[in-house]
Amino acid sequence: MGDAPEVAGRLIGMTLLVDGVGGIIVETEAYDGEDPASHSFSGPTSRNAVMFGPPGHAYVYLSYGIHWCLNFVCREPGHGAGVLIRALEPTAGISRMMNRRRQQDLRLLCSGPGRLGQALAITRELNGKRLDAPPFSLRAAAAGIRVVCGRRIGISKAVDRAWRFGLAGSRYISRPFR
DNA sequence: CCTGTGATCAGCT
DNA sequence: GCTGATCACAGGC
Repeated sequence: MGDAPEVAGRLIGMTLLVDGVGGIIVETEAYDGEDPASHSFSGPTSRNAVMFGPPGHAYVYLSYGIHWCLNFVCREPGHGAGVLIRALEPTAGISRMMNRRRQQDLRLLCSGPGRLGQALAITRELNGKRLDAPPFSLRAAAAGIRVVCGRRIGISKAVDRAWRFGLAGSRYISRPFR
């Protein structure tokens, strides 16, 4: 595992499943402890504690009081770091995801961190769990994929950092790259 | 295409 | 009290 931006780029194209439901990761964002936009910026709290623990675990938080969002914890000694999983191209368990979201449009099923959380039934119970064991499963990306990057979405600090990563040409990202 | 707003809650000042 | 790593829906151009 490397730092958060490196991991965020390397996750693009990998397949993420939770209880057999999910798809290809097409959009991520990196956050680290020296980054004012990160939950970990001001040090450990009860919410962000797992960001300061070992890498390869899930950090789950509630966004805007409504949406459960999934992050991968990264190694960043002394700081907390993670990668927000922002969008998937649905490939597995599509009917379950459509039922959970009441959404028939494949492009909108997992296109955004809140939508993805709902489609994969992410909840607080997954916070702190290992990502290399059930219910999670991860598979390698296909060879030859192209990764693009740009500014992160929905933040007001450190807006110039190009720490949002996407699968080039994907129609399942939450917003286009410029 | 765009802008505005309600929902709903944990963390922080 | 206010803000926020969001979303869905309504309305106007």
